[in-house]
Amino acid sequence: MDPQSQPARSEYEGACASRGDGDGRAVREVLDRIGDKWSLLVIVTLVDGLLRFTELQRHIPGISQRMLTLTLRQLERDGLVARTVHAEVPPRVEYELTEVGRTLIEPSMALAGWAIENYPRISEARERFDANAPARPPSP
Amino acid sequence: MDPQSQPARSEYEGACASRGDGDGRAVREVLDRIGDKWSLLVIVTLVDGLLRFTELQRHIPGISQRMLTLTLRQLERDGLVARTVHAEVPPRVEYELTEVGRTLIEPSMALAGWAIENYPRISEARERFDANAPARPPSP
DNA sequence: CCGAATCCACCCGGATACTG
DNA sequence: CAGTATCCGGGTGGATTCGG
Repeated sequence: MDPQSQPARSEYEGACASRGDGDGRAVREVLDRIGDKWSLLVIVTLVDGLLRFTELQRHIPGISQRMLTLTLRQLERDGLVARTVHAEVPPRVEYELTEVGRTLIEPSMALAGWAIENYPRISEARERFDANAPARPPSP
Repeated sequence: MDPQSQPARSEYEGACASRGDGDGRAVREVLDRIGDKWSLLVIVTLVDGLLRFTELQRHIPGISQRMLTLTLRQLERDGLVARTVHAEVPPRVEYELTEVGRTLIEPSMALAGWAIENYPRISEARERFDANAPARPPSP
């Protein structure tokens, strides 16, 4: 019976399938944010207090002004980072994590911790994999 | 003393800066993997057991065969997913999480949980933000 | 059933230069 | 100091087709 009824396993269960509704979308959208090249780095850099634009840039080695600006805008838009403009000259703009932004730190750190802890194994696995299937035989 | 010594705040502290060495790279590479469009979804879908290719595809709504194949290859390469080919006809290939792969579940779930829990707030923040700065003045 | 190959659109992100 | 504007290459991922 129940010919094609989805078994016990729903779309993605556990944390993902509260009601099987638009949860995948939520995960996707959050991942699109913190999964991009700089967002997580910015968040982590803001962990212990506010910083101005240039300070932020100095603390994140490879980032360009453009990318820092864009990243900050997105984070601000999502309500994770607060932007404060001081009406002075020269201008001074400070960024800090919001309440919500701070709650993201814990899971992010957990993931970062996992990454650092398991990177050796992953790297090793890659080498093994590439050693067995390097056969990109364009050669005649 | 310590004229321009970086204060308490290192590059990215806490989990990220074990020794300030190549840890950022580890985080970046892992993020490049699970931060892509499908990897995390695949991992989470494999949480409670092995699945064959087609089942996997059915459980992840929008994914194409191409993307599923590529994602699985990467995960296999990184040693997070194991691939078992049964020499039968028609062919049967099963995928499951490895030991290491399973350790990724916890932090991933934490992040996914955060996403689902905070998505309403984020979504709301976006609307507010877009309401105040929709002024994309393309004025000629 | 599983997957590789090809073609192609899109957008992310880097470099650079210019404003207030 | 804190951005914005423009150009442009490369990677990501979708649609489709072919092969074992």
